[in-house]
Amino acid sequence: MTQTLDHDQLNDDRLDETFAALANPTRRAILARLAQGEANVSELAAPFDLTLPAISKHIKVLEQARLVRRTAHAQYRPCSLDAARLEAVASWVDQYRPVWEARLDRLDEYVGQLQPKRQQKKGTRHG
Amino acid sequence: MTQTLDHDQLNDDRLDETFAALANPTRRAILARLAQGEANVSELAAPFDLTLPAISKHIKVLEQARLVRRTAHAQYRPCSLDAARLEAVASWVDQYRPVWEARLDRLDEYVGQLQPKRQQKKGTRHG
DNA sequence: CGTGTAGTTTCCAACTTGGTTAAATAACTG
DNA sequence: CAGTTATTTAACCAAGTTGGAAACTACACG
Repeated sequence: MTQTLDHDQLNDDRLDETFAALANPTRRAILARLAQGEANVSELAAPFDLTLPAISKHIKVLEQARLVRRTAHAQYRPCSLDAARLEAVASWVDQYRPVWEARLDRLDEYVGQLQPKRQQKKGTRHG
Repeated sequence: MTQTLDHDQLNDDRLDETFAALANPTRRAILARLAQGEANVSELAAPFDLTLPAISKHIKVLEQARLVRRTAHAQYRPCSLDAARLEAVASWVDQYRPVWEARLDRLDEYVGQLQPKRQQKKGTRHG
């Protein structure tokens, strides 16, 4: 019966930290920037109307949530994306895929009823 | 150049709220429960060592984040999952899929080097 | 050595969160 | 109507977050 949501398997005790880190537009923007490649703190700070300490703290949050990794070259602390945690988020949300696919199927059916000629995209079920 | 991360297109001004709502294990457990079907507040509260008002507030947070929908039958307020926001989360994180697939590809290559006989699972790329 | 550059830490105010208990509301039941 | 059940609101509290300013650390360059 729990076929659709095998919770134990995908349980991840760091999701609190991860989601909390993602619950901030500045931090998500930093991640988006880092998806294009490494950047140091001042570079990351540039687009924002925030002080450097503020950005530094945001990066610290991302680092503790393991969403970014850092190295050190001279006085620079280049940051890079650590994809593993994002993958964990994807896994978590993927548990719910059947739920929204069901929703889309119902929409499909509805559309199918409106225009009975249209072929209903059935059989794309999850498992 | 922004081919991998088309941010504007997937920009979603409710992600703050959504991620914040997800950044709590009680609330994620409530969602997991609701994935099995509708439940009212007391039913949702049962598994937890929390007072009813505490659960009520959690549900309110989920509702405001539009992760759950509610109706009203008599004095019951049955809740159900609203998949749309979860889909938004999936879309957001999917932007980053190329990043972690790149990571997995490097791992693939590495494994491929260790055991050259092993067939590399290539070509399962996203787009 | 002193100066500039890159970044962090500390301290503080304002606000939010997550929980409690107690009281209020709302709907059914006899 | 009075009582019971389901849930919310109110009042409160401790702890956490987000930001700024100021002070500090760390490195390089001359």
